[in-house]
Amino acid sequence: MGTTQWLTDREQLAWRNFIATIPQLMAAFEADLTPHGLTGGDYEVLVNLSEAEGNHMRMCDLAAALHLSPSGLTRRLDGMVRNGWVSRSACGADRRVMYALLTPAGQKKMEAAAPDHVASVRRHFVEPLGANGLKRVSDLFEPVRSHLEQL
Amino acid sequence: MGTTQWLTDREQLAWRNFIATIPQLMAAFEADLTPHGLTGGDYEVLVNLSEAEGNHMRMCDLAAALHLSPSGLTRRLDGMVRNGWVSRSACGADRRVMYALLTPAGQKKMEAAAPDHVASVRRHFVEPLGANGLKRVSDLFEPVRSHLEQL
DNA sequence: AGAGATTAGTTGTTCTCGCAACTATTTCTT
DNA sequence: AAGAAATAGTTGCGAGAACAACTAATCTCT
Repeated sequence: MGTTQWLTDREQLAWRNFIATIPQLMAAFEADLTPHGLTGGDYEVLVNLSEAEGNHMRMCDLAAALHLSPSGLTRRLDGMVRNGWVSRSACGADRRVMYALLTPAGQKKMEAAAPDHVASVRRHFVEPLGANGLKRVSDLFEPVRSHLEQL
Repeated sequence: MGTTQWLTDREQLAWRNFIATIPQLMAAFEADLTPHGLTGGDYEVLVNLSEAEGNHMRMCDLAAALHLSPSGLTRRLDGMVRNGWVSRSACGADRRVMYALLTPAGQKKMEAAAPDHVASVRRHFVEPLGANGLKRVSDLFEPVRSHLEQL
């Protein structure tokens, strides 16, 4: 048609409200982690490592999992190493790779923070959404998600 | 109960997928604006000003609309003023306030970028979601939103 | 086996943004 | 009307992250 096809006023409002809600949601999760001295980014690192085989991951795999650039991950890990939550260890098989390894202190840190984080997710997201709302949202987002994967 | 009440495995997966999708979505919108030399933040400023009475807003109102800190807005505007898209103008009635004013060049910039942005939203979000999916998502998010407002 | 391409990770630089501190102006209190 | 409190905006500083350039190691192709 050539002309731009926009949304109806009500749809546009809905869209804007939705997209404005996301950052607030993220900020709320961050806020509930700060009492533990953790950022949201730190927490994600801990969770990923704790779920990995041997509690360690290659830097590049971890960066991919976190949607973080290589340099971004290097710097984020710098801080966490300084705090003693993770350590770096070389790989015997491939001397290019560095493993990020969860330390016992990091494990403890995550276990201490996890219940609060879960409670935060429940309070700010799951409960307002309702029991089956979460499932419906995830179903609705599946096409959006798979479309983005094709980039 | 005392024990942490977590989500089922399927719900947890859904939740994680959802929260991982958002940053990708934002990145896609940003990417479709860069050919115009605009960041997503710049675009939001232009849209807000273009919809305001007299194409101008007080800094603090604009900051609130964008969920941006005062200093953050000051710096963002610095760049846009340098590009000639907005200008600052004093308020006669209250000499504390500065108005951010959309310039004709800024207006043109926004009008040039808008169709591409709209197309991007349609392509990455509206179409994958389906015609009524958008409405359902916004309905589902309304409780989340109103809960967050109470902070 | 050896040259070139690919992959992993770090460092220098730059950008964006928030917090705290500060100035300037207005509004509230009494 | 004067002092106190609140509000608007800017600036110094530091954290977080991306991009480009770089080193080092591995893989591929002939």
